[in-house]
Amino acid sequence: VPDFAPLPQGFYASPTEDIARNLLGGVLRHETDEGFCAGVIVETEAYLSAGDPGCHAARGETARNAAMFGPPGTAYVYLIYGMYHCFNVVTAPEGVAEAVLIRALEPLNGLELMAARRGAEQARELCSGPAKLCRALGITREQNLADLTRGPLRICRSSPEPQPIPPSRIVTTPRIGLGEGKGEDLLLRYYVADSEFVSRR
DNA sequence: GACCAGATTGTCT
DNA sequence: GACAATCTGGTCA
Repeated sequence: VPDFAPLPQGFYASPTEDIARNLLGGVLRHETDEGFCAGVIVETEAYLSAGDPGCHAARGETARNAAMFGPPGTAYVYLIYGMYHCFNVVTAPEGVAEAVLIRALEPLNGLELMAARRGAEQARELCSGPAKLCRALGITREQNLADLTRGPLRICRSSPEPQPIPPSRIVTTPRIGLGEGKGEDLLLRYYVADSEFVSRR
């Protein structure tokens, strides 16, 4: 079980779109009393505070989106469609509501536990979607506001000397699942070009 | 593989 | 009361 350094506070000081790209290749890991699971981040989406009607904070702060206004490097987890969760990394300085949605992981550790939680067999199916990966890693609203630089839910480098994913291997597309007028044309989705584990192409 | 209906509930207007 | 940054299982090909 690898245990490389958590991404430090400073990692989250960049512009949100850069963070969304730089998170590709990082490792999201979660330790619970059920066990340990981890996966390599292969797909992300940026949600911005300006000119982005698709952002949950586009109409100001509410009880649900309060985490987005908090400090960068923390978790924003919300319930969607009454039965699924989505996990975001809060970015931008405190008071500025931006975040990166983690949309897919390449399973790395705890595949058996993921499979049990998901009721799926194929590694490719375990974490290939924002709600799938939350189910697989046991992420719920209990993890809302969690500090991702320490603690049981955190984001780490994938190796002691991490190689960033080169721009040539990153595909940029519009975001998934946004209705009309919600910024559906903005190119704020990023995924690793040759990964088998993304939610869709 | 593409397309579609249905699930299910917290949140905001 | 409408809707939501989704997923699953069905049909038809």
